[in-house]
Amino acid sequence: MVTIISTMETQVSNGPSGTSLPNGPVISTNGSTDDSKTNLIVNYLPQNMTQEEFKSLFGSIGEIESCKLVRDKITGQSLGYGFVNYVDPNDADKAINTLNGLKLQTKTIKVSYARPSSASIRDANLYVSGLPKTMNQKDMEQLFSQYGRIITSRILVDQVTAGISRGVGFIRFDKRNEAEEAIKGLNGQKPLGAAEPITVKFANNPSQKTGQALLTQLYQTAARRYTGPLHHQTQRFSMIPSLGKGPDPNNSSKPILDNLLNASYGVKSSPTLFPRFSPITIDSMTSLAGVNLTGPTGAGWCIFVYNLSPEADESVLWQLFGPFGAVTNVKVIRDFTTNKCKGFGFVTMTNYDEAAMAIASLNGYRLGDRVLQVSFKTSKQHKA
DNA sequence: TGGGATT
Repeated sequence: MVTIISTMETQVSNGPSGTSLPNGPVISTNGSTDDSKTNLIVNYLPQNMTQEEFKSLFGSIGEIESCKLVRDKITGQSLGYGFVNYVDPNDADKAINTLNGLKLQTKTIKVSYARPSSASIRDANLYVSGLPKTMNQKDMEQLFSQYGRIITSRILVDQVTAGISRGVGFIRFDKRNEAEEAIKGLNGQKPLGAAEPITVKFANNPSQKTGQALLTQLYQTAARRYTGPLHHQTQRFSMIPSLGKGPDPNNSSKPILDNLLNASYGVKSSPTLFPRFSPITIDSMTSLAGVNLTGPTGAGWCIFVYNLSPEADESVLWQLFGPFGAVTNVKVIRDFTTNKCKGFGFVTMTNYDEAAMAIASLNGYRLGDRVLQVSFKTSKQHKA
């Protein structure tokens, strides 16, 4: 897995002090800058988690030497990951054992030792789409491993069908140049036995989202504010207590975890409470309430919507489907060059009953001079 | 009258 160079170095007992490690920090006389056993990287943090919440959560394990939630330089938006450097290596170990895999909102956080920082490991993360649904993580790693050392990989799966591949994934290489070579070698190529070529490109940061994606998030956040239990929303994160002896993911009496765990997508809604969205409403509401953005998810029931007009946008889908229940994501498929809607889109809803009701009500619905066709998404592959 | 996807 991850080779931590300075770990090997500390095993050399007679090394001179002040040695400069390859790709690593200079070890001082007392060895205090060798943080390979104390410094952790935390991935997949909820978008709206603050530095204070981050520190509070990890400070509950033990004394922190330093910690940093990484943010976009310009927008200040969290990039969804951070670093925690403990004073005691035992606490770092404990943090991995206790907090790795913790579910916060829609995310499952990952806690692991950080690699020594260096310029060459930056921007080495790839986003892969068009993967055959039969391809698993191991297959994908095998395909990419010819270009370099893989640090992490993942294939995204549908939550409802319990593990069916969504045909998209991520590959992080050790070095940026390895990732570049993989793009050159694999983008647009068909994996052995595959019918369609795959797309390989550098992955986005959360901060690199398009305006449209950000707008989608605003709608989502707004939808949740109207459809979720309001008492959670209004007091969220207002108090940051110490977690005391150690975090217990099941103990809901701990306010920070309580808030993070409960602000999930599976909220009930009342059609009569659902507003007519407009970007202006969303905007003012968001800034007044200090609402933070939360990312979309692949979880839920995917609905195919056909016969949208070329002018259709995401707000149309929110307005159509929002009244039926919890909508987690909407997508209008556009032509790459004209940016006009190609006549169809997708809506993801959390609850089956609400999705089924939306389909029953909206299939055949007349929108302007068009009659919509609405159904659960079917897989092309499984069609006769 | 049909398929995106960003941990």
